This record gives sequence, C-alpha cells and structure tokens, in this order.
Amino acid sequence: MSFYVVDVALPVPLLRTFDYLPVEGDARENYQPGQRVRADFGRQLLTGIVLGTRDSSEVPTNKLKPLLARLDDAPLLAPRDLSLARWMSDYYHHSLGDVLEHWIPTMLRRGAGLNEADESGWQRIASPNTEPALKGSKQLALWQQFQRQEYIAHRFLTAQGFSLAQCRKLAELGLIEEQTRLPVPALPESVRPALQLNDEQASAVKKVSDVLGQFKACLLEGVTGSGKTEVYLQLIDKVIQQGKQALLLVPEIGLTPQTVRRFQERFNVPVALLHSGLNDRERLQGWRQAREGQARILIGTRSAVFTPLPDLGLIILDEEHDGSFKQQDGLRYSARDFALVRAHQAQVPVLLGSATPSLESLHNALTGKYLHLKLTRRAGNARPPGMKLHSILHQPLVHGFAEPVLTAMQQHLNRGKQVLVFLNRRGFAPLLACKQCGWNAECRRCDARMTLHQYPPHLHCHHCDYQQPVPKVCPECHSPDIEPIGQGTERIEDHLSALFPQTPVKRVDRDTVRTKQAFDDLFEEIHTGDPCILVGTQMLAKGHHFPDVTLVVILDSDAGLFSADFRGMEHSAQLIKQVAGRAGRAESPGDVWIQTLYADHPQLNLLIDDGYHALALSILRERLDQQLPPYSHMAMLRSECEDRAMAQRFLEQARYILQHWLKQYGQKDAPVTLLGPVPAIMERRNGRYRFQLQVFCSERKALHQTLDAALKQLQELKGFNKVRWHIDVDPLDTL
DNA sequence: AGCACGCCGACT
DNA sequence: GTCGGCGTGCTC
Ligand SMILES: [Zn+2]
Ligand SMILES: [Zn+2]
Repeated sequence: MSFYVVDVALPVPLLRTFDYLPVEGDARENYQPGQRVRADFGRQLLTGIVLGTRDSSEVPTNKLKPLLARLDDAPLLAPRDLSLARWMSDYYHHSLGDVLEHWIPTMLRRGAGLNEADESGWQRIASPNTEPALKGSKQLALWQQFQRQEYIAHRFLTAQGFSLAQCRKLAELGLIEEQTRLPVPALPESVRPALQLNDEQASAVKKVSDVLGQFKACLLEGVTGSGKTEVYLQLIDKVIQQGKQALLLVPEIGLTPQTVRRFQERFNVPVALLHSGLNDRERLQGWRQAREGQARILIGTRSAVFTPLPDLGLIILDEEHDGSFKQQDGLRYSARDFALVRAHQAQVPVLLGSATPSLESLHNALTGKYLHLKLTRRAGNARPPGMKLHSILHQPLVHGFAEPVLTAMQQHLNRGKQVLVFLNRRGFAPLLACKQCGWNAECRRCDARMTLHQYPPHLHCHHCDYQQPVPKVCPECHSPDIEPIGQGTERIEDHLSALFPQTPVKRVDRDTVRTKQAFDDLFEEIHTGDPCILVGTQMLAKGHHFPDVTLVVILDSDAGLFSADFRGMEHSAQLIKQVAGRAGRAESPGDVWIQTLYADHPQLNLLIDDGYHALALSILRERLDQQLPPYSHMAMLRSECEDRAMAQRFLEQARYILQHWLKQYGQKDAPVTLLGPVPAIMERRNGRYRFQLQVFCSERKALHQTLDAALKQLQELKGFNKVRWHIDVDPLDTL
C-alpha cells in the first residue's frame, strides 16, 4: 500500500488547509472531495471537509496525524460546491474551512448522519387488492388509507386518529412495515391558475425564458404593484416543466406566509423552505429535500444561496437592493453577488428584482452587462400613490404632526380607511435631557445617546444593548427637570391615541412584535380592513402590503438625507419608496405625505417629482465624479480595541504594508488607493474604539492581489492581540 | 479562533 | 511558596 495524505479544510480562521494521514487502513479511493472527516487538530476535535488526496506532503511525516474517522462514504458536497467555496474563500479573503461551514447545516457540521432528518412512517408491502380479515373498523379504515397510498408518515396517521398499536397490528399481518424516510413537503390540494400578463410582464417572461439554459444576469425593475411576483411564478413554471429546480431568495422579513402560500399553491411540486425560524432538524430536512431533488422549488433567505441543487435552472433574488443579503459579520458575503457567480457556474439565468434597484445592479443594467427588464405599470391600471412633501420648517407641530397632515389622516379614517405612520426610530424618545444644565443621557460604552423607552420605562442603547433605569433627577445638577426630546414610535403611538381616541392605534416595531408569529398574527388582524392607524419602523416597510391603507405619513425622512455614508441617499430613497408602496390598491390609490424640514432638498424633490430611477441616475453621476462604487471597487479594513491608540496603530501598520504592495500590483490606469485610517463615525461602540481604512481600485484583480499579499503580513503582526480586525470586501456602509 | 505554555505580581 | 493574569506561539 503506497503512502498518501488527505487534504482537509478545517473550520479555523487560518488561510490554509491541512494534510492528514488517512484513517488506519482506509484505501485511497475511499477518499473523495466533499466528504466529512473527524480530525485531531492541535488539542481539539474538529469536523473537516476532504478536498482531495496527494502522494506526498510538504509537512514532515512525523508531524502528520491520522484522521480519526471518515464520516461519509458518498461525498456530502459535489465538486461544483467546492469550487464555489474556493471562489468565496478567495474573494472574501476568508478561510476555506470557515466558508464551507456555510454549505452544511448545523447538524451535519456536528457530525450527524443524513438520516437524522428522516421521520418514521409505514410502507405498504402487501398488494393493495388484499382484503385482510380485520377486526376493528378503525384497522380497516387504516388499511384503506394504505390501499390509496403506499407510504404514509406516522405523524399523518396520528393526526387522523390512528394509533401506533393499530399500525403494528397491520404490520403483524404482513400488510405494512415501518420505514423511515425524509419527509417531502406536501403538495397543494388544487393548483391555482396563472394570471393574465400585461405586455411588459409577458415580455419579461419571454426574455428570461429565452436564456434558460445559459448564464445571463437580468434586472427586473418593476414599480410597486407592477406584478413582479407573477413574472417569477411564470418563469418558475417554465423551469419546473424543463425538469429543473428554481431557487428564490427573499429578504428575511419578506418570507411571509402569504408569499410562501402563493408559491406553494401555484405548482404541483414540493416547495422547500429555509429561513431563520426553523430548528436544526427542519433546516437539515429542507437542505436534503433541495439537495436530493425532491423539492423542485427552494425559497429561502440569505444563507439558502449555498444550498446544493442538482438540477438548478434559475435563481431569482427578490428585493435585490435589500441590505439583508449582505452578511454583516464573520464571512461578509453578499448573497446577491454570490448568486451571480453561482448562476454563471451552473450556466443558468439569474433574475434580480426590485422597485428600487441598487445602484450597482442598475449600473450593470444600464451598461448592458445585465438584461434590463422594466415593469412600469401597476396591475389593474392603478394609479401610483401621490407623493407630497410637506415642509415643517417654522411650522407649529401638534405632537410631531403638522396640522394639515392630521386633517388628512382624519379624512382617510372617516372614509373607513387605514393610515400608516412611518417613523424609523423605536422607543419613546431618542434623547433624555436636563432642561437646567443641558445634560444628555449617553451610553457609557458608546459615543451615542441612550434611547428612552416607556413600555416598560428604561434607557436603552441601541448600539450595544446596555440598559439602565430612568433617573428621577439629573445626575449632574440634581434638577428634577429632565425631559424626553424628539419622537419615537412609542411616543407617537401615545399621541395618536390621544388625538384619535375613537381609532385603534397599532404599533409595529421590534418591541411589539418580537417573534415572526406575533408579526403574522398582527398582520392578519390588520387585514380585516377595519379603520386603524399603524405606527411602525421599517418592519412595516418591507414585505407586507396593506391594501386598506390609503394614507402613508413619513415622519423622519430627514435622517438619511445628510448621512455620512456614501450610500445614505440611495438607501433613504429606497426606504421612502418602499414605505410609499405599502399603500393603496387598484380601486383606491394611496396618498403619501412626507414631513420634512428640508422641502428644498434637490434629491428629495427629484425622488418625489421624477421617481426613483431619475434620482438613481443623478446619484450615479455623483458616484462617477467621486470614483465611488459602482465606478470603483472597495474593500474596508476595520479595527477595534478598548485601547484607542492600539486600534489606530494597527491600521497605520496596515496602511504601511498596503502601500508597499499597491506599488507592485496597482496599474497606472488602475491605481490602488487608500483612505484612512480614520475613526469610525461612531468612534466608540460597546466599549471599543473603532477605526477604518478604505482600499479602492477600479480593477478587482489588483485590489485582491494587494489585499492578499498584505493580509498575509497582517496576520503575522505581533503586539496586536487585543485588536479585533477584519476585511470587508464590497462593504455595505462606511459608518 | 481555541488552547496551552510560561513568566511575573499578590495572595493564603 | 502557588494562584492566575494575559502575552506569545502553534495547530497537518
Ligand atoms: Zn442637569
Ligand atoms: Zn451603547
């Protein structure tokens, strides 16, 4: 038997893989890329992924340890999965072992067998024509079930009132036997017919259908209510009919029961779901249903983009501009960008849908890199909501509302309609201050103010979660004259209850709807259509449509207008449009009133008068001038440390190292440039000082080469053990 | 990232 | 004397 080693990726943050001797006596052909193995690593036990075998190792033989066990015979991951993981490891400068953790459900990472997703049930083994002499009528009824279906999961039988004893009796008679299987999602009782498409929708379906079977990125830019979902449904139908699987990715908050039901009721195929509300076993089940091909449609949130699909035919990413597609810690990947890479590998189209596309995607569509599909008309020829800026500069406000806004609210309520008040700030008030000495309640761990909450009363830092009781008197001057300044959703709810005593006021934010279930329940309630006022944060803006809301009031659009972040205006506009789109339907179009101190703000006016697309073009011109994304590529190094000087010094070192490599890899027409280190906008958070260093280049390759080389040296730096740092490729924000 | 080793100050 | 603080180094 000849010598060989197994190359293993382990879940440790080291940018290399590890050689192991095989399990004692295990033949080389037993090792295939994608299997799980147990490895003795340092002083810990880890589950790793086999990448391959080699004749020899660079590592001295006496340092090589044998693997403790091979956990799979058949590889868990296919070569295509491994090659995608390698791409991700390179692109995000993250360890391959850590990256591979994202491909595998938690249970399997802990070494569980695939069959632990199975559930018990009974398989008919006798001919369905058998007419056994059965005593009880219940037993006969049970046998009749099996005459119709040859396999029934145990939980369905208990749900119908059959007992384990009755099943065992049939088993004793040789009619059925116990068998465990992977549960398959139920099919709908009846399939709903497709809707009639308008010509724009039909054209979009046609254009994407034409490129099925090849890679093509498509941007579906469709105004709210223009019927994007119907386009998705009809494309998925085509994909299924070709015997392929469809992957639909949605933002976390968009995976509502209504949406899911719409997909499930349309197709006579199993639909698998993967979202954060599932337990480990349910996740494993969904993953296997997708990977083993039982599920033909997979609907999931960000992390579902990794799920192996043997017959992938189409990827759809809805609300593609949504920030939740970018992971904000650990492996900072963008599910949108990865979906493109995956679609390219599988040679299938990827469809990005949004009413307010990200400037990256819009730019790619405008330059012809993506197919640009537009839906400009609302279904049923509904008029778009009328948006109106209402200046509150030098205007008296009644509990945060301008008088004409309150009048409009009353009018809509009188007509038996619902009103939505949007305020992206939870709590009672964003500030508690002393009238006598000017003291502000600030977080002791952050450069931020504490938010005052009243239900129940406490001060809460939304940046680090630090909480403390509300002081009775000013801690500085002991005056009892301390008061809340500004409005949060709690306070607006109070004010509205006083202003409209006859109308129920419902608050929707993270504090009132803690669970997905609570949100779904509240949503059902709102859907009865009874007049009410909804007050809420961006929770209200995403995912759900409220057909009985005919007036939307936006209270604090100003926060984003002067953001320090270069994407601030883009995100503000997306949010305003999204909130506005919650209102109205065909027969009763909605009104949208935006209270603002800056009614002259040119970009805000552009958004209101000419729409998102026009504003987007204007912002793109600014980005071009400033050579910001999408006209350059960016990576960000962030450091944080309780010791301010240490955090800063780390990035100064990083700058020094980067400066060396960018001379080598930067080109004359594509230089690599550095910005920083500078303190983060909120310099101290959770007791740690934060700094950042931005790296730009118009060429991805040079940027990555520079980062790669610098990263190796950064990891070797000594004396920075207390500094926490990371690289964020294509960061979402620079705050 | 873990985890252990090792070298210094302040306790029984 | 030793308990434990955290700086340093290593993991096939
Ligand atoms: Zn005071
Ligand atoms: Zn804080």
